[in-house]
Amino acid sequence: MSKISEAELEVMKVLWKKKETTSLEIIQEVSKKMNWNKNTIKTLISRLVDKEVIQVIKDKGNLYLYKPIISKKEYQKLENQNFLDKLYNGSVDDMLLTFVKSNKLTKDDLQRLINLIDE
Amino acid sequence: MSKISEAELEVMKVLWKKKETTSLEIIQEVSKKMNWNKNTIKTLISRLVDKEVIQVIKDKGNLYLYKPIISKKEYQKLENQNFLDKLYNGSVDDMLLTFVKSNKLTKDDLQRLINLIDE
DNA sequence: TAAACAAGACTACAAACGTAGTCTGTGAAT
DNA sequence: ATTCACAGACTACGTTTGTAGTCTTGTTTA
Repeated sequence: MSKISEAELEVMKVLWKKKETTSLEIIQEVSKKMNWNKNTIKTLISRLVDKEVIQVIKDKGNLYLYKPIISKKEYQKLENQNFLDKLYNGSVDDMLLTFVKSNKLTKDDLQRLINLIDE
Repeated sequence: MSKISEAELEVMKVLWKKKETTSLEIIQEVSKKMNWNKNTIKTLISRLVDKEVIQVIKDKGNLYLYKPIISKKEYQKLENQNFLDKLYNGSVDDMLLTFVKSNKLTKDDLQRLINLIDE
């Protein structure tokens, strides 16, 4: 799968939330966070279509619906692995240690997660 | 700090390991993993200098020593945060859950980490 | 039916990036 | 002293990205 750029990711976030929607709604949603021109967002949508990470469904006239081809979970999984490989040589342990050392992760967090797994 | 690109990161990894070294050694080390032209690696070094993430120390004649300005730990810390914000809205918990669900992280890993923290 | 509006298509352009070639100057070898 | 090899500087060029303007065409409305 081609890489999703940082700006394009903002569009994907909307798509993942809405499942399937119009460009208008994408523009409205993205605009809540980003101060981008409409055309900028339209360009991002087109590029995502070209990259085949979203799909276009004909609606009526020149209206289309857009829908993610890759799910958020899948994407996160891919990116988790990339991140791990890129900075920690693939070692989850090393990564977690860094989180702990920078106080982004505490014993309580870990304990809570363990309990969650037990269920 | 300016962003370190993926290719540039390969140079940084050598720098972080060697602490301070010559372009020759950087080229040799990077070449163990990447099949890049010498000039490509030299370009990456220059760009890192421009970005002020590595420092140049005059050695003799036209020889220089290169040395990281940002440490690996610092960089990892920054990237951890970016990663979290980018994909998990800043929530470590969400991220860990995804790791667990894709079997990249087990209860044992977590338990081991807790023990480690206790020491 | 003509005008206005909006969606999607197409075009644009600078900065960053991946990748590498050429020029210049200096220390080493003959 | 001349030549050689290599380090660093400078140049190059296609692609991706961020960012947005213009064109075309179908839809709505007066």
